[in-house]
Amino acid sequence: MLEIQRIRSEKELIIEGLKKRHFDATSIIDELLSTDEKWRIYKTEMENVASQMNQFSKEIGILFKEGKQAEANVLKAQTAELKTKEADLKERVDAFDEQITNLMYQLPNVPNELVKAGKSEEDNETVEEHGSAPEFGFKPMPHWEIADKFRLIDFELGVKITGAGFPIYRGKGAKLQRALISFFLDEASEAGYEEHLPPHVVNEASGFGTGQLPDKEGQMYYIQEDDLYLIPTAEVPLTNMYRNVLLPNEDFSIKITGYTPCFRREAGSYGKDVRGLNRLHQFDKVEIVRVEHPSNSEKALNEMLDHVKGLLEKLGLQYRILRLCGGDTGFAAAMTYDFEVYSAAQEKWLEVSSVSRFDTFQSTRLKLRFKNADKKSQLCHTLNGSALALPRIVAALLENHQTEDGVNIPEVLHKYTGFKTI
RNA sequence: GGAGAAUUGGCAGAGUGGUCGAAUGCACUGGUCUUGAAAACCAGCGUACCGCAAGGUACCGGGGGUUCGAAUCCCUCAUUCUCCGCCA
Repeated sequence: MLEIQRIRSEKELIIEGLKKRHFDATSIIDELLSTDEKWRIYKTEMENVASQMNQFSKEIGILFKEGKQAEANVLKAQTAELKTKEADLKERVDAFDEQITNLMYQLPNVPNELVKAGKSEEDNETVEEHGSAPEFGFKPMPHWEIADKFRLIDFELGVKITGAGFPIYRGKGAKLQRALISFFLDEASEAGYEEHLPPHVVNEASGFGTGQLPDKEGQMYYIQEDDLYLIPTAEVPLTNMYRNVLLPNEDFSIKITGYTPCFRREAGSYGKDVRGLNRLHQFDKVEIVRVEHPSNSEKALNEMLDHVKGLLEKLGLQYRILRLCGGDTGFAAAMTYDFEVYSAAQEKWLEVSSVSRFDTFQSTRLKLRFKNADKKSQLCHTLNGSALALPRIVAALLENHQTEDGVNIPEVLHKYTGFKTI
């Protein structure tokens, strides 16, 4: 959510910025500002009435104490009138309030100055590319065939017990999964991120805090009986730990990590894009999250990018980094870098990480602030990134490191897997 | 799941219908004193919104209600604790 103060003072800049998303904010902002103006007028009026009522109440109390019943009753009668007036004003103020909130929820974050205008993924810029595609002396298999051949992942069995998009990993497939999680968590710990194991379901307030609600409601699994949501990413519980938090000073840099399964309904997805591990309803991911002083968030973002690069290099995967264009940048993000690994057998790029800075967009909703040098509370910046999401990493590892009779496991994983080849 | 008790400022803890945004203590900040420190003393010390300001409004777990007036009474939800039941 953007800050209303910012919309009041930087209207034009915001409208200009949002154009990079091909989002025309003019009418929303105009309506917002005029509603905000009315809200303030009525609110001031309401508070004046409330103030007078409070005054009368005090006087009535004093009169009663002095035994002046008659005079007190006169004042009581007068208050009744004010009360109706106040109730009426409150109703209007509340209505404006709700209208403002609804409008605010419609405004996405303003893209960072580095972000180029663009409509879709075709306009994303490739900023870096590392490694090269492996050479095979044979026709490489797609990962679902490898998984089948070596009994690593059973997609059909998952369908039987749950449904499509819920594969069962087994044998070396399951162990590889566990190895990757441990490897990613250890790497994150080494980089200074404190490990957490958060709940995998969250309440509604948390969904709003990080911005999944209200705009992505249909993407989350919802448990009606308890009014809880299955998390689509560890970002939700991890970042919401800092909901309604006021950090005592400006000397902070919070780095946290956690592994969770992620649940996504992915309604409407079908076809070859969802083949194998390419898109699942449940998958594993290690997330890194940071809460930073505004002046440090650029540095933090770069550190996160370096961290993810390191992981991919240690796994020996060819990858590229894209800076998403305005139109492809998520609703809440100011800037997002996607990491994609090359899938040798599918001959396409697979997204394995998304690293974003949100500036104050999440902290506004979260009410996540710190005391600055002037003892004023100021909004923190939040960032997060996948480090990493497993399924497509597994797909790329199987495909890119396959040999004629098996798969080579990258050396960094040996101590976790206990085997070097599949 | 059943029964009971509780929820007040950073912490502890008063307050059961009126001038209470809330006593007191601790913690914290500034000052006096001191060679320095401690102690003592003085002062300050929650958050948010509106306003140039003066000031105003709201907040005593959340929401709703009664009343001229609610931290205080009522309803409801949540959480915590105790006991019982169930259980990995």
